[in-house]
Amino acid sequence: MSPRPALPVLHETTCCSTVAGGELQVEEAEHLAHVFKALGDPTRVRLLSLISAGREREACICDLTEAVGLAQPTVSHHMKVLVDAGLVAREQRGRWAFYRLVDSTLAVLSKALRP
Amino acid sequence: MSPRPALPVLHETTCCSTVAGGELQVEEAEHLAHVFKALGDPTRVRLLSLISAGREREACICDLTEAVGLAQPTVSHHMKVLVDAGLVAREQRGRWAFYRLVDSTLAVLSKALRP
DNA sequence: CAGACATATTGACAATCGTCGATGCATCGA
DNA sequence: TCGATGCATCGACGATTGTCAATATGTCTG
Repeated sequence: MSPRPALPVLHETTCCSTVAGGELQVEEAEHLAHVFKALGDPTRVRLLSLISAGREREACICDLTEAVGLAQPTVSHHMKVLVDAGLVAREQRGRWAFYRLVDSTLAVLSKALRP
Repeated sequence: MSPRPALPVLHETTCCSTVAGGELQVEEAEHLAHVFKALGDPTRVRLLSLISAGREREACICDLTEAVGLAQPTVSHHMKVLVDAGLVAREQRGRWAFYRLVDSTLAVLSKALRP
């Protein structure tokens, strides 16, 4: 449906934006807010932590569905939000869809919040 | 309305939680998501950056209202969301309400996102 | 005290969100 | 090839959100 880049990378114009380090351009703020919004749901935060706690730091939908106790379509929806935000990468292996964190995105956010 | 602590500090149970560093407890995830949700709006991200760019790293509602081009009640609403999340501290000086960033909250978030 | 000023609160509205059941689409094993 | 399995999409629902105009609250000035 919505075209997504093969590698979910932040735009160059927002590669160095920082929340606490001065005035942001409107586009930079919109991009940061889009990623933060994906983090603004407790289930999605848990999903990220479950992925990072999984074997090989990855997890499939079946593992995640059982862990968070929500319906499978709901978990799929949350994973799509995380992928669209560039926080997580999806890889199909046979019948399973495996997800892993995108460390570069986390690093950009972490830097943007540094006081 | 909602009782707020004088100093908006993160709970001790969530002081060291990290998104990418293993499984989070449900309460930790809820707290992190609450703060991230406050960051999940482009206007609020801009407000934070405007505060950090202001003189003495603070700003009043009047400055912010002019800068973001929204109605004054809307800006007041956004500032309340940021205060409730512990991202911003409010101080009344005369007729003006001054806001500044809460560096400790930003530091906790930054650390929680470190890959 | 009266008026001006800065901000907060209220009430309303459309838009978005989180959730689920039902269903569709691949992929694997027999 | 057929059934089972894992996941995505669709459609629907109540709940929440961002926004504003109107109004209330509090503070200074004359």
